[in-house]
Amino acid sequence: MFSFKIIQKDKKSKARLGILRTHHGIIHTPTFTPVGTKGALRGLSFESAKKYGAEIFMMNTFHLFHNDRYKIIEKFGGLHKFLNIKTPIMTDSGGFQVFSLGFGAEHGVGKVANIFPEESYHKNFSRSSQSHPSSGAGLLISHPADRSVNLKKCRKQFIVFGAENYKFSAFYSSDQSRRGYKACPQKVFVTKNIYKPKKNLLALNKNFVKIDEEGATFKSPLDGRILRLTPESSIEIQKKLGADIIFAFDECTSPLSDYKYTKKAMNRTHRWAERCVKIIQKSKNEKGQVLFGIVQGGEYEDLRKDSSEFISSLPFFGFGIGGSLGKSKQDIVKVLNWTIPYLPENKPRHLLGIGEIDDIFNAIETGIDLFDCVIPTRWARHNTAFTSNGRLNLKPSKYLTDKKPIDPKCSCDICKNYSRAYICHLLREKEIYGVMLLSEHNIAWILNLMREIRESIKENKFDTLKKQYLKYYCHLLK
RNA sequence: CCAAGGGUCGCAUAGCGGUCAAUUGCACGAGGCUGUAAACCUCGCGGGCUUGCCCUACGCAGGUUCGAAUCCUGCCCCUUGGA
Repeated sequence: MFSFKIIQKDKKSKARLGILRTHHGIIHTPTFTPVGTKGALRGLSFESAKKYGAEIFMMNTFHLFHNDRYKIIEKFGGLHKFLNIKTPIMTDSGGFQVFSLGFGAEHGVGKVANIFPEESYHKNFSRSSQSHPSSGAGLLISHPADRSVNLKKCRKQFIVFGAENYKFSAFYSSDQSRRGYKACPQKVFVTKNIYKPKKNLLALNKNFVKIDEEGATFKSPLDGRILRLTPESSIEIQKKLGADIIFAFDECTSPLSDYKYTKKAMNRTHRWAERCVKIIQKSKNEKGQVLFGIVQGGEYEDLRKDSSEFISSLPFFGFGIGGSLGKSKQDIVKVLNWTIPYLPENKPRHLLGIGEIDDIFNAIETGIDLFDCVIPTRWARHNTAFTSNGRLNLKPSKYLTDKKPIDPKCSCDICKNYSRAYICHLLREKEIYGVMLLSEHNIAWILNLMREIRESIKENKFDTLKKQYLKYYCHLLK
């Protein structure tokens, strides 16, 4: 019953039309998979997304695992029953969180979580006032150790990095024309300024991921619990969640990882892939789930080739393309062209986490069938809409008088019924409804784009459609 | 009229002799966001340029001091009690 069939190929590119059959329905590819990490799309219902053409949704193992929620979901009979949707679902394995929660863990961040190298320390701590001691002292910053202390209590003291043993006191030049401070051992200086560490650096400090051959250990960002995921446990959890398509547990490497580390991580991901296959073959598959393997290899041509060939050699139903896709947009196509030629033609290819408009066009052209991305819903929560003329931030007050719909060319219910002015008003007043309207529009907009893309491939006009869109999007390209 | 407490950069707060053009939150403005630690994050937010210095600023007016948002005096307002 589960099958993938290519029904048409674009004559000018590697773009293709396909039909992916699952136990919960048919998916027409290329398609976009809205992401509902914790079992909700955030801001709109699954029903609403379906109305605009969503045929599959993505959820996340890590987020349904960290609080043991998968156990509840299992008791309900799986995600479809728990969420009461009949649409196909895919679950990510948690591999991405190895990266996103523990950036560069293996070569430092995990271990360094409690230590700030001097350089990054200087870079990342700031204060709001500009004035600095005019002489005798270096950069003024609070000490990391102060972070555990009530800032209000310790606000009257500061430490000069690199001169911790000095206290500071006021000095005046003899003609009174200058005021300043100088380092003055053993005198206590009192000031009212606070040197405040940036928020996200504080957050980073609290978390880590450690990766070993067996799997990955997380310190949960939400409650500090220590969590462990392995290929086996990820698959077990995904079996309990019961999605139609599940992903192998991988390690997503960072764009900053070097060749050596990327290769090491890739080979480990390959061994993990074998274990994922093994456990799925060994256990019962009552729900008829299929497994996608994930290609890694970062932005290195030979690694991408190796990874594609290795992952292709295992009995996966389809393939996810993951990991770093390079340091710029241009690299994405390059990496895909190093990857896709080594994947079997007749199996579905899912480009993990990609969803900007130009990237979607470029990826489809290289032969990608499925996408997922948080951008439509996240941008909506961040006041930004997709339009045929590029992205549009609707928060600025100038839109309070704009009677036009979000995108005059869009045919979604939001654009049919509401003005930019109303949505701007809602966003500025922090009414949740504003975010809901934007979320629905963005999802509708991108799903409509995917439909246009499928139609264009059918009519052999994909390149025309691409040019047409990118013409208006060109100012978005970085 | 008496007593007590207050008036700080849009609003609200902190500061109570010198790192004070002044803390923090809100508001405002600009950027960012690609398998969701994300309704979030970063930056800016008196004026001027030569971007580290100048000018104007803590109710108003004086005073003390090398130096006042901070201490003193008077005035004007506000709050709460009392007559």
